[in-house]
Amino acid sequence: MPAMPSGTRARARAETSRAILDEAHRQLAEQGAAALSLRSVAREVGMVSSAVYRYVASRDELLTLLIVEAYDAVGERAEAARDTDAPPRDQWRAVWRAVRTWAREHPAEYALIYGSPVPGYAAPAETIPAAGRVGLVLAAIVAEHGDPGAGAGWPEVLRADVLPGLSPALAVPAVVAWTQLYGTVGFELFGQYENVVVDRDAYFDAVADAAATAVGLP
Amino acid sequence: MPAMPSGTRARARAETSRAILDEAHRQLAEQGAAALSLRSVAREVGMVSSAVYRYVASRDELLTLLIVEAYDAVGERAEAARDTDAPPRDQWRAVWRAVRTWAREHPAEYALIYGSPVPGYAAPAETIPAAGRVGLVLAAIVAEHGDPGAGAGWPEVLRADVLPGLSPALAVPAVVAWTQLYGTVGFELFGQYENVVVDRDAYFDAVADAAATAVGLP
DNA sequence: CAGCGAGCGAGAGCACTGCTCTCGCCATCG
DNA sequence: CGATGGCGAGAGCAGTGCTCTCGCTCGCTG
Repeated sequence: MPAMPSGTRARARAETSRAILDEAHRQLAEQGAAALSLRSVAREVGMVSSAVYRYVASRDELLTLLIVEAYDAVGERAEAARDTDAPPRDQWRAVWRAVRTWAREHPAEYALIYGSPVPGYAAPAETIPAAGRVGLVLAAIVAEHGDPGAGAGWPEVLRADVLPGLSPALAVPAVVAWTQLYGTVGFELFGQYENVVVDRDAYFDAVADAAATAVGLP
Repeated sequence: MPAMPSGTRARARAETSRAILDEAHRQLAEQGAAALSLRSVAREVGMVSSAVYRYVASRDELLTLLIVEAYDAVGERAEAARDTDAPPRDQWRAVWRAVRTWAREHPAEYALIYGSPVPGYAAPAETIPAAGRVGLVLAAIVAEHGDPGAGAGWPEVLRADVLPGLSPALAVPAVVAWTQLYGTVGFELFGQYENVVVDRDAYFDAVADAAATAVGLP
């Protein structure tokens, strides 16, 4: 094989890491977080279980990595869905729909990040930035096009610096809308709307629209 | 011991069942659903693990029993919190607060019923009636005091017979409010509001109030 | 260029899990 | 009174997370 001054080792390591993550991803998608087993990941990747521990400190750390990837995936989708040239309400609806679509495509990942904390909970610090991406997209739309008058009547209960560029009046309804997005998607995904909501698409769009009104989108 | 024509056996069985359920409850509350182990329940109750299977078919069935109990517990709280003589908005707020309070007191139970489905999901049929109780309390308040005019603008996307006595126009915003209640409680409980919402009490009350307005409560 | 250390994979092992099956005891019903 | 069926105990299987030790070998350093 051609000379490889250094890097050989590092590259092999990166490849193995990737293979482990990919296989973990596959198992998560297929059987859910509870069924994800480090041993079976190892088996599938073609090594013995103890070797995996060279790459991942514990099963929990593996889950943390998957959580970050999931947050990034849905955040990326949300960012991509926003067409800044479109009318504000269309932007808003597109982002909402993107999150819902992603969630329906990746129910296990969605459950992992927005369902109950898996083992003993306590989301590690490294997940925080990734977790905020969708919220920031929504906040940006509100900041640019929201009518601050719509924020009247809400108390000021937020940390001042969370949503930069957003008028304090609109920050609270924005957080409410953000909550509503995930609450609605979660209820649909986890079966709470079974035998209740028939036309889920129309229902979802209606909720999105009401939220848009609440944050003062024209 | 005094004669016990029959019943002895049945009573012993009921007591053992109760002991198992109580211990399972305890473990759920202390360490969460993931850490609940049939073997350790057995150990604590003072029998061998295989004997527990005389009472409970599987770990999943145990979890199902706990789910039903949790639904009933929160439903009961919600029902008790409603004072039908109070002004509608006070009734509404009291029910919302009752759910939130229960959730904060029993985070593991809340996660069990409203978080991601634990193993391979699929909530068993026997949980359905218990699951509806809180929703029915909210629906009753809306049915009695909601202004149907507030329901204008929502599409009709629900099953017709889900919320008996509720005008179709108000049914959709009622479902939205129900979703919002659990979304808000869940976000608070699972740490999504960390570093975002400072005054959680005021925030929650404000959301409840906005929801009351949305369903046309005076 | 030779050699040493660090990274790595394999294997064995511990403590634990869910679940099954078999065995004996004993209360209950006929 | 005697048969039956419910029940608890024990052993056992397959699987899990995680640890520790052992050699190999790659690749940096003297």
